[in-house]
Amino acid sequence: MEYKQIKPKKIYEEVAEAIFHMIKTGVLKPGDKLDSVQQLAEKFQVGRAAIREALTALKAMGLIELKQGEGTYVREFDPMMLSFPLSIAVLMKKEDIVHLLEVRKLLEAGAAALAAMKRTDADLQAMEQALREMREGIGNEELGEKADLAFHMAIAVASQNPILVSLMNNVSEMMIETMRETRRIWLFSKQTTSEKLLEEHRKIFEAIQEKKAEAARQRMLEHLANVERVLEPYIYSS
Amino acid sequence: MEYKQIKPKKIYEEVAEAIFHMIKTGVLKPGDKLDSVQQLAEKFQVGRAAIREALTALKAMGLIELKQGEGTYVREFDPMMLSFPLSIAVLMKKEDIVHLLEVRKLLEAGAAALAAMKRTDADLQAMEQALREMREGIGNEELGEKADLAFHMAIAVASQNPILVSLMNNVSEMMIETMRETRRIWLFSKQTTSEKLLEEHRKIFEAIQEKKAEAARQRMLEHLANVERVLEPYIYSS
DNA sequence: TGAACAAAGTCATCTGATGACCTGTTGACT
DNA sequence: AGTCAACAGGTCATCAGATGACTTTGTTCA
Repeated sequence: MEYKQIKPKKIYEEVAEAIFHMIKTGVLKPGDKLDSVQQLAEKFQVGRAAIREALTALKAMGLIELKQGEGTYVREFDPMMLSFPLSIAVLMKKEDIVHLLEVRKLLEAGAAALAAMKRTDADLQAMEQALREMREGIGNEELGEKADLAFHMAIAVASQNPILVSLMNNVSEMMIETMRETRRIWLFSKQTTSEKLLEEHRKIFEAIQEKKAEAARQRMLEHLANVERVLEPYIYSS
Repeated sequence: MEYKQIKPKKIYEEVAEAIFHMIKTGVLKPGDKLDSVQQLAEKFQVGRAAIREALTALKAMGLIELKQGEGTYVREFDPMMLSFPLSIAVLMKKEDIVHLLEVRKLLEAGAAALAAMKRTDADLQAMEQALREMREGIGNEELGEKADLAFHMAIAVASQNPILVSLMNNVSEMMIETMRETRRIWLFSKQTTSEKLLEEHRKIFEAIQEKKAEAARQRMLEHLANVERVLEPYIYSS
């Protein structure tokens, strides 16, 4: 027998919802200062602790900002800020990496295609810079890795889509986090083939430069397939 | 001479971090019960309020669960749960919709391709069911809309990638939320062309059924391009 | 004028008290 | 034996008062 679950809402949840609703409906705009905890407690007719917990939750959601000695402010909304609770990355299991890689392929391939259509000259320069650093960083794990990431992010930026940028940021972060242990293996394997990877990057760059969307997409996919091949032994091992 | 310890971090943040770290390193596993607020306060040598705020924050991040009268538990990690703070959807501006649509195209196209490769028979049945409902729902806004969404989600599920599913869920939610006002226009426009849309869906379905990944991708892209065309006047209006 | 100081406002934190709620146990009633 | 009301213990939820820390701003004094 199924009975409808009744769950009395906690006060701080109601308060949080109320404030959230005010932000949502524009009663409170980004930058606005909220009433003091004291005042809010009086207005809502609840204790200050309840208010604080509500504010803490909203802060954890990134909606407001608490400044000691100053007050509470509604945060400016930045679509770039779009992010998963980074928390989860850590809790990811090996099986999830495979899925994460798939998603990454989708995003990066799409980003490359979009970049080919929309890239500005400044974007190209950023990519070239990353390529240069990569070339110089051959043999240097740390440097090479950074340049690699910079190149991929430059492509994301060139797509002119902030949401895509933030998504890729998150996916990258999660992968780095989840594969922290693999890092050594990965870097080592990569080093042995860094010339090849550099060449792949260069080809992607050229496609974007020449505004060949489909080519950029394909080359990115090939590149990621190669990267995956390097990681494969590890991912499917345990 | 004693100098005051500068602590840029609030106590409850430190506590939250400490507990987070314990979860991350596996000291606390999903399902585990934490010590009572009382005990934690003693162990960390801080007030109970600080503990509560830390727990509230962690709860907002979806990491733990507070059960009144029972205790605090580490939540089971579900990659499906992967989600943005849905909050942001509401704060999205018109310009962001364009970016959101782009991302949606990437995800759905990728999902369609993956689905073509990995779909099970059960997945196909779910899609067929959605198509049936769509056919029956022609002329009925509410029904048609639901079936439409069901079809797209069935494809996502068929990709066998939970992360992708959750991403698409989020993107869909955001779009629905952001375009709530447009809903009427959208539904109306759609109704006039619902036969055509149904046909597009059917073609996507066939490609997936026949395991033709690239075809599925292309048809999905075309489909979304058409949808976009319907929305275009509104999106770029204001 | 300008630098040190004082005051007010606000968040951060602690503490003790009280209420609400869940679980398990006990014991009486059927 | 089975049922269930009542109770006890543990725990979260919430309140209220007090204190500390920090920021801003106004005020005093050299």
